[in-house]
Amino acid sequence: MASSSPPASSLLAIFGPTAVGKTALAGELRMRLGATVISADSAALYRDLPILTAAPDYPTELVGVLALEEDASVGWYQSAAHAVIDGAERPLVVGGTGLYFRAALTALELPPPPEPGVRERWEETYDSLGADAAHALLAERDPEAATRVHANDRRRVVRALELAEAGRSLAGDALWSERPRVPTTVVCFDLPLEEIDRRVDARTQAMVAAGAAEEARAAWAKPLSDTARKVLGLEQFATLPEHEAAEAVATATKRLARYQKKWMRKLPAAVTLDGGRPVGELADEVIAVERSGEHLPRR
RNA sequence: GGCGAGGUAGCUCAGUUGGUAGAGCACACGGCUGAAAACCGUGGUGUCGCCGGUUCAAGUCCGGCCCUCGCCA
Repeated sequence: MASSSPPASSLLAIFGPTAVGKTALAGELRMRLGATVISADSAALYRDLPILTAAPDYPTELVGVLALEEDASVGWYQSAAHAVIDGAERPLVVGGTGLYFRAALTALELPPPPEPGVRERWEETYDSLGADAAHALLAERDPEAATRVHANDRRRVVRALELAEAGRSLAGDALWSERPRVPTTVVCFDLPLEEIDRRVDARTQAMVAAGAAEEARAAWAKPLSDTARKVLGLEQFATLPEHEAAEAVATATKRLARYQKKWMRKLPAAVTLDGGRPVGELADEVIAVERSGEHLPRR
């Protein structure tokens, strides 16, 4: 198979669970490569939560860009991320949110968002009919979608009903594309679960010391969008005694790390690096892997 | 030492008049098409503190012991 030399990679992307050191590695690569760091993190989108979202201390795109009363969504994130990537000399996507990471790298074709008020109306319908009747209604309007959504999954039944009403389908023309938009080097970054758990405990304590509770209470008092309200730690630190909140947040963060590891297994990573190594070495290796281009699809 | 409450899943606990245990969280696995740090599905992971007794059958009743917490000394 005579393939010509691999194309120069034009996008570098790093994924890994929370607390493995992605932010530090990205910072190092940013310095060395003059890269534009683009966050793929659904929570870091919000400003006014730097402690809870562990925002980096260097310039990063798509961090702190939404006010707390604004809703976040993958669709919105995707177009914003693509715009930044396409405008950057040396884009570096770094993330922890699996779906957002994929959205940044590939061209997902997502059905449109609901018109104002439509979602609320279908939510009321779902609640008054009950799960099974709502699902039956969906089966009438969009049988294909109904087979793919469990009756108890209120969120998706409602979404499917919204789309059916708009003449679209949850099951229909939208496509996941596995192909990256541009040649991309994906690097995963990982640590054993026990080590992550230890780091999460330490990081949670550091968050407390840094004033997580004050940050959370201040934010909690403001109008919050549904997505902002779900930022891990916000409700806990705003409503529970500090030690209880810290415990709940540590537990939830460990669960998040497991979820992220699950995503990581599905990604087409060129290498998986051990987060326990010195940042300088890791950066060397990332650069070498990208340069080799061997992992990139030949054409 | 006396009195009281309690020892059941990794944690917090439920368990009717005796019929070889179950809920939330955690955990494992899976799903996901503009809420993904979200949402949904499946799975019990157990010397019911220990020893003995009654009984066809004991987490449950009886006796003894051990441990924890509280109150009183």
